[in-house]
Amino acid sequence: MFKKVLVAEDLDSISIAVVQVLEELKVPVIHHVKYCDEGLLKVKKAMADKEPYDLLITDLSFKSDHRKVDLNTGDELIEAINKVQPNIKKIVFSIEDKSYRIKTLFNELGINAYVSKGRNSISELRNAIKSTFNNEEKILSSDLSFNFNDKALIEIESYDISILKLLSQGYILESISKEFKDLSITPNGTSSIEKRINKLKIYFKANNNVHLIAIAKDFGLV
Amino acid sequence: MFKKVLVAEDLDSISIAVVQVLEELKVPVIHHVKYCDEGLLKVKKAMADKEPYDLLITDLSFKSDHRKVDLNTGDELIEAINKVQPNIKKIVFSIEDKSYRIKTLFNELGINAYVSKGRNSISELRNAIKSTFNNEEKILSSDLSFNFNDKALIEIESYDISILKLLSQGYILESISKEFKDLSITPNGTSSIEKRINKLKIYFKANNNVHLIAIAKDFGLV
DNA sequence: GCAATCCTTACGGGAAACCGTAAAGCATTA
DNA sequence: TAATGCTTTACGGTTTCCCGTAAGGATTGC
Repeated sequence: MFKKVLVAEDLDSISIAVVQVLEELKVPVIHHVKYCDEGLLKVKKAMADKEPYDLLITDLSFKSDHRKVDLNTGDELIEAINKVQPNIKKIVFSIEDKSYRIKTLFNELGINAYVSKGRNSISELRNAIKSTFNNEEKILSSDLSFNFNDKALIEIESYDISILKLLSQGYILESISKEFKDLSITPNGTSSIEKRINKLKIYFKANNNVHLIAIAKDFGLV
Repeated sequence: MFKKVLVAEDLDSISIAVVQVLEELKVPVIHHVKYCDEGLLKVKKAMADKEPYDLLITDLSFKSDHRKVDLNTGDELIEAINKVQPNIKKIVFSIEDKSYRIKTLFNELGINAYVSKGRNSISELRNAIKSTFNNEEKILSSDLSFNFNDKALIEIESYDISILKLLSQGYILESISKEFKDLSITPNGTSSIEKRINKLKIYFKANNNVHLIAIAKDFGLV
């Protein structure tokens, strides 16, 4: 079993259960941080001390409070850790259940397992830890089981996200076009942007822009 | 201390910690449900058996799964329980931190305490349980402490929420007007609804409807 | 009972979204 | 170089939104 595990989870009510699972599994060294920044520090320190962690279990969303932080989300934490210790095993434990988000985690951040917080997630987590230790790949908790090869959601790329972000900030088409020109993002004609929005509306079955943004918010895309 | 407590929480990772707190506090009977419907059933049964619960601790949001349910949220559960056992003490334990939402819980559903899930929420929860037992009123976990008398968000009433809901579902002005007429909600002229949306846009500093809905989503109003 | 006031609704003009079509730009291929 | 196909952009008409003004109707106060 893993020898040294780092848990990044802000909610104390949840971290208690996660730590319990690790204790059950006889993990000798279990560290727990409530802020992403702390997590990165601990990983760096452990590397420097030649006693690196062999597993990270992290949440995705962290509450913001008075404290000023560099890393706001689990995604950012993983990205930062990948730069200093890319070989660390990574399990994400989050309430998020949107396939778009989760696929990105596997494909772009190289996580080993994703466990969705739910009614039986503790045993799912336990299994995921074991499977990860046995070098299984792309482990997904059973309530999710969507098709990894489904192209549909993958096709929504950062370009679309940029449009949705600006729309949600009250930009009109022309302003988005201008912003894209300033940032050298192409295509940037109002017409092209309009067309792209149209595709998104068809894809998400949205009646109009207002509806589209409401859906995007629900999906956690913006 | 309380003699019989019901916990409604779908995430197993969290309910473990909540039950632990109750055990620490020497509560002799602790029941736990993962669905709101079950919660209501248990309360009714306990009433019929003349052994009613004296405290309910509930989450607000519950994941939906294959199971068909009548009550989808903690709000709905509390509302239903209030009809059969209005005197039961009620603590809400949720991640929600929007003042509008929380005020509504105190003012319209008569909850006794609100504890926001966070980095030290377990001790907050422990304190809230004690305070509730001592008949203190309107207990709020310390990280929230907003002003209860702040009129600002209170002024947004259910009429506004209805408009925002329909907007977020892709309704155009005329459809909203029609819907309101069907439901006998007044005012229902397109012009009045338009004016009301305008007020909301001014209040939330939104540039247009798209922006407004994005903000409303962020505030948890819809 | 009447005026003042507020709330609701109607109307109209201009802006932006919505939606289809056509032209221009650009790469690939022969 | 020319033909072809794809992407991007331009354009125009219709709908909806946006915003100001004003008419109609109910309520309040005197």
